[in-house]
Amino acid sequence: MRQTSDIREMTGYALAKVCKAHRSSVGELLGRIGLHAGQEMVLVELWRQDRLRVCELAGRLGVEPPTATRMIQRLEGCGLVVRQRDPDDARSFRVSLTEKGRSLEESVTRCWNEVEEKAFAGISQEECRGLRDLLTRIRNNLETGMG
Amino acid sequence: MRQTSDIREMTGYALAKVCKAHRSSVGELLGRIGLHAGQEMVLVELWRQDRLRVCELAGRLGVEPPTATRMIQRLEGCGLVVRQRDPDDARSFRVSLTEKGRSLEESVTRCWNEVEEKAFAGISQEECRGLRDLLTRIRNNLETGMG
DNA sequence: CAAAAGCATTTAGCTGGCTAAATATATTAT
DNA sequence: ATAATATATTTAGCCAGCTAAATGCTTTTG
Repeated sequence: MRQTSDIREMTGYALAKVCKAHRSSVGELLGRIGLHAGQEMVLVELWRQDRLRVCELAGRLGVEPPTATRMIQRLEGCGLVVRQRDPDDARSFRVSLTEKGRSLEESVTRCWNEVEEKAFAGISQEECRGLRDLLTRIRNNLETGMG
Repeated sequence: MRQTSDIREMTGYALAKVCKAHRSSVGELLGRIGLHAGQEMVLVELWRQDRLRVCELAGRLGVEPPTATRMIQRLEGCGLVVRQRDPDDARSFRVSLTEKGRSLEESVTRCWNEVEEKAFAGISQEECRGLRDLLTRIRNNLETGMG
């Protein structure tokens, strides 16, 4: 059994605390280039593949459509992305990077790398790989059978 | 070097995704007992030690004081906690659990245990312990030298 | 071909997070 | 004692998340 009466002893609790620290660290660095924590994820997806629909973006980000809509509106307000009607489906919009949005890739990656360096200092490549594998398994466990 | 040009390959990225899934899973179960994700953390701290000041609570939760203030206001609105002036310091409030707040411990713990079971299915006690150790080291890395 | 069902997006309103700034009390230094 | 500084809390306003519900277009069905 994995039952515990103290939430603070659970592995999920440790996970949540680490994640908060990570997001906070990334957020601080992103703030210097005018982004809020979470916004860079939209850019990450668009750097990989441009002209995504709002719902595709929401799916890849793992957020609900209304969340994606508002993030896109704000990123559009900052001039990082543009929305264009989909010629094949009048319901959809295609979200594309602007030159300004594309140009942020390097600095955002630098922010993430900096946090990565700090977070995993003193942790071997071996341990990191094992960790990533474990995290993948956990994520699969959590995401199967819902959403 | 740990440098990568693709954020999606970073361990921190895997961490963030797992954490989102975890919070989402916990949040779904908490919703059934009338709580939002994150609110249970306030209760966790108060179950451990009651009559904490707002700033102590913020410190233990790892959030800023204004965030703690509003969470407490809402929990007070739900009748789960009460604020009482600190007799020794007129600036401070002491936050205490109500009977209703105290009574939630069992069901909140059940929610977390349920997610724990699901998240770590097929993962040994050994692996879990190693994971917790690693997460502790990462958290220490991230939290030293800031906030 | 018209009605029904489904899908993409948005709006409204709630919550947890943040920073900056205001308020009030304590403490410390002069 | 008074002034300056520090601390505790709150307010206002921003952002990322969510759900429920509205809108408008597509597709399917009868």
